[in-house]
Amino acid sequence: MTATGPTTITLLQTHSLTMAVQQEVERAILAGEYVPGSKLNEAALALKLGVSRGPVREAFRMLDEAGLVRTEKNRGVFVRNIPIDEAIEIFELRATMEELVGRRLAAHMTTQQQQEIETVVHAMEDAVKAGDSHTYHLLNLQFHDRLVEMAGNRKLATIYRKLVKEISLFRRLNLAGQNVLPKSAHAHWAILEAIKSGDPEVAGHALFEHAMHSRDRTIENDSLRRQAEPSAHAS
Amino acid sequence: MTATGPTTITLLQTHSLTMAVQQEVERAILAGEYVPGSKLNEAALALKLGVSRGPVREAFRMLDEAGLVRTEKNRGVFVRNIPIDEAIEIFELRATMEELVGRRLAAHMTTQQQQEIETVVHAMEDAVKAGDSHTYHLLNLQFHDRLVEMAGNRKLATIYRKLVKEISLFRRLNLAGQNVLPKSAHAHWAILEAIKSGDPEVAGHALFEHAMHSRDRTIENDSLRRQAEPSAHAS
DNA sequence: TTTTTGTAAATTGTTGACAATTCGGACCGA
DNA sequence: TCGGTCCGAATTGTCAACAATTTACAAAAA
Repeated sequence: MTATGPTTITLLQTHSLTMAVQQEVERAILAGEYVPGSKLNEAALALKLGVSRGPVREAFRMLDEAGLVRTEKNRGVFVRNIPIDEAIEIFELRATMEELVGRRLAAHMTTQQQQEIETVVHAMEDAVKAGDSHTYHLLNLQFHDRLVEMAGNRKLATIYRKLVKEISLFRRLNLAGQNVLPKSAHAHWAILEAIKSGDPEVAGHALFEHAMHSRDRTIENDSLRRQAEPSAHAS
Repeated sequence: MTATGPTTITLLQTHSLTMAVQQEVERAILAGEYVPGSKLNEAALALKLGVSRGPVREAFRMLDEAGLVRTEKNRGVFVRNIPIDEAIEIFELRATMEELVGRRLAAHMTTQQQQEIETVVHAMEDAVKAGDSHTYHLLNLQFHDRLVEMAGNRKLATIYRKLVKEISLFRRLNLAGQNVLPKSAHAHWAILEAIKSGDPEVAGHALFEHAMHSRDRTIENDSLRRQAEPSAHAS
């Protein structure tokens, strides 16, 4: 028996089967392994993960409350498919939360934190030059997630992350929009500058408008895609 | 068999035992029947509600995800006790959301909706005159809930309500703060006027400041109470 | 007295079985 | 061919039993 240290102990203390299933299914959903709208079979999942149906059902209840799946009584649970209306609502809500982030960071952000963000933006520029849209996408997520974290309001960070997860279920987002690279990371430099200005309203406005811009891009993408392929879209 | 209409059918179609347990436990928690920090016994609850432990456990997972209870592996679930730090965070987040409400209502609120809100504020004035703090409290909740609903962003409304539920778990709020009646409903008339002005920033600012004011009152209440009774407070 | 250790009871974690409902397709009649 | 209805299979809802862990408490050691 090798000395794996407190890692193993902590793991066993905190991770029940339910938690493990919840994390795994959430990961799979966010990774796109289950397409929005598709059905999640209790018994099949339990078999695949090597557990009984109990923990799977408990995990389903958590994912339902988190908005990642939808439960229909006696019919099962389905990966949620966010309609465009709700996606827009989430974008606007997120924009307001980012505004709060900007206000707080303008007042409290340290130079060390600024440097960390600069590193991320530099990496984003590199990704743009290399034409690596996947890396750019991840860095973009990281940029905003770090800012939200630095805002120092844990509840804000928690809900922000839930919104990001939910919005990733908006079908048309993953299909095409993600692959269009911006020409530069200019917008993110501008956000950082706005924060550095120290003016809460300036910084808040910068982040708000940035988020609303991505809302507009999403709406645009959706209407374009809707013209090309007029098909179904449920909740 | 009397014709209870579609009510009964819908009830059976949507209400699994899990849902029923979840609603009942949530109601009991918010009604203060379970004190924050107290333990919820699976078997005892199952017996009391006349179901087996399965649905109770599933309901627990939902309440945990909603932030109303906290689960410790192999130890059980406990009614969450929001610490003052988190309460402040929630207040500030809620303030930002109310700001969004104000902005949207300034642009879209109908005169019919305005009249409905006026009715509520009039009732608040009556409650003040009658010295009925309980009714005033309920009307105050209704005032804000209706505004949030009218803002026309369902996701915003959903999360706002979750925050309100969570914040009601902040112990010291229910104990004393709730019973001090304001001298008038003036602040709420001012909010309505700000919305009527049609200026999104004016309306947003009014609602933001109103929410931040209740944050300040909470902090004040807490520090006063903390002087009188220096005891424990866990998460 | 204080601390530690060991054992039984209580509680939670997990599982498999049974009941209730829905789904899919064969069969039938128009 | 179309529509309905009947049955069996598949799936979900619920329950009770068992396993693992924690808790409570008594006895022993310091």
